[in-house]
Amino acid sequence: MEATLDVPPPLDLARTFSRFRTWGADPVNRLGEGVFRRAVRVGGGWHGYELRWTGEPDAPRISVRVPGARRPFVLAAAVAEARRICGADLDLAGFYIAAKADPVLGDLVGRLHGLRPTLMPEPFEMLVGSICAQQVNLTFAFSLRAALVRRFGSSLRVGGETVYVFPEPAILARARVSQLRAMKFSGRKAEYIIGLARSITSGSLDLAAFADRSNEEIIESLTALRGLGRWTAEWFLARGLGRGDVCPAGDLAVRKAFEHFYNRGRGLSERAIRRRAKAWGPHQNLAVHYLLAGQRLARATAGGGT
DNA sequence: AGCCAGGCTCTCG
DNA sequence: CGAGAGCATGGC
Repeated sequence: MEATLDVPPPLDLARTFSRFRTWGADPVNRLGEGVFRRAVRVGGGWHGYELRWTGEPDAPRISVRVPGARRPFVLAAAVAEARRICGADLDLAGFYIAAKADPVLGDLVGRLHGLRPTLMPEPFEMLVGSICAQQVNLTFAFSLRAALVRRFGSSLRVGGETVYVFPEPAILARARVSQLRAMKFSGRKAEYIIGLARSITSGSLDLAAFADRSNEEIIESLTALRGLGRWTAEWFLARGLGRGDVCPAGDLAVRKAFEHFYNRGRGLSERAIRRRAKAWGPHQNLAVHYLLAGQRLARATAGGGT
């Protein structure tokens, strides 16, 4: 079955999806030329789907195909997930208007026209990915995550490619620290991941219930768990739930981006960053994504190499 | 060779 | 409380 994905322009999918290859391959989110493949949860099972795009950012044509599906609700689930991955429901137009008041953002929205954050539809996957990324460089974080997925996740075939399903909490709840240590996880990361999986399988943590809770309530619930701090919780709000009024100001790359664009490369406190971000109100999440992408843009042109 | 990576916990003062 | 050590590995 197949459907077209209706997203308010602009949407530059090549740029939006580039994060799935910038730091290495991602066996769960498989990016090809003009095509993205992933598996969506429907009831108790998983269905692989393909998202294809053509056209310019101001008039993108996007299709979602679920090979072998025969029931409409399976296609509907894939379409709904694809919309999240594209960041379709974020208020890009509102952000672009607000950005005009800020010279830095005003410039970046021109150079990154159509960029949207990719919202991660599976909360457990998002949190484990964040634990992988704590403290280490992102290339290494991606390799850790990929190894975890290949070892504990199941796989299916979509359009001639293998797509992995991120390991379920029930699987990782039974994993051993020693197994993860052998895969180059630190003992801490291994404990955090297994502990998180167990708090989900035991029922003490209900990630699905977060949808209608406030940012502060969610931060409080997540940081009560061992291994999840404010950084992880704020990225979860931003990239997992798509909350607009969030700025992960403690993030090293975010801090460097703020220092680069707003303080001539000189140091800025986390407080100062939060203060500035707060003025962007509901557009903080998008602003942060544009600053990070802008920083990568600057590095790519200046560095020449990496 | 040594320092840094898109943190977090634990321990001290 | 706030500061500081320890974690563990890969890349430059």
